[in-house]
Amino acid sequence: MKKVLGIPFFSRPVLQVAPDLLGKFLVRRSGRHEVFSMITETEAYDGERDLACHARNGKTLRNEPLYERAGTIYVYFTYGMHWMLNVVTGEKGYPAAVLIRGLEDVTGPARLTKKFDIDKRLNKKKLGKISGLWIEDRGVVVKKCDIKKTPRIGVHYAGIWAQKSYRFVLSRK
DNA sequence: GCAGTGATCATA
DNA sequence: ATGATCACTGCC
Repeated sequence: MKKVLGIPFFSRPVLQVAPDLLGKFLVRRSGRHEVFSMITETEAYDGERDLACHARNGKTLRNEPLYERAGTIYVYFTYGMHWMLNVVTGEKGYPAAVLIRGLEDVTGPARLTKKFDIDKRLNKKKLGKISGLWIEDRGVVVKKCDIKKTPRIGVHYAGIWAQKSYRFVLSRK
């Protein structure tokens, strides 16, 4: 059973969507090539008050996709060489998103965008067959006890927000 | 452990 | 206009 996740899935609060994405499949189709892999690591970024979120200083040219509707793709470039993939969640106008940090066979957020050919072309597009990037439920059951919660990676600057357990990892079994 | 790499944004 | 910063990676 394969079900493409739609707007209702992503319209929920980011702290629900982020753990729920574990065990789902990221699918990329460009041309006649298709790659997919199970999501194993995510992080939540939750609004302007979240000092680790790109929206911490309000809307800017870069973070504008965060304010779009749920299911919008937010891809940004960092460290002069890496692309990061995020999926916007929650109410339109509320800047929150899930960072896809790892897949079953690709650990590392910049490695997975490289392998899946994800870059600025996908920024601001919507998840789905039209953009060529979407997420499927393939029936993998993830038990709550298989999800490990930890602080987010690389957000030391975020004060108290750096401590929060907004990172979700699927423990291998 | 740390260099590489360049867009972005706050500050001025 | 400028400089610090950066949701990272790969090689030392």
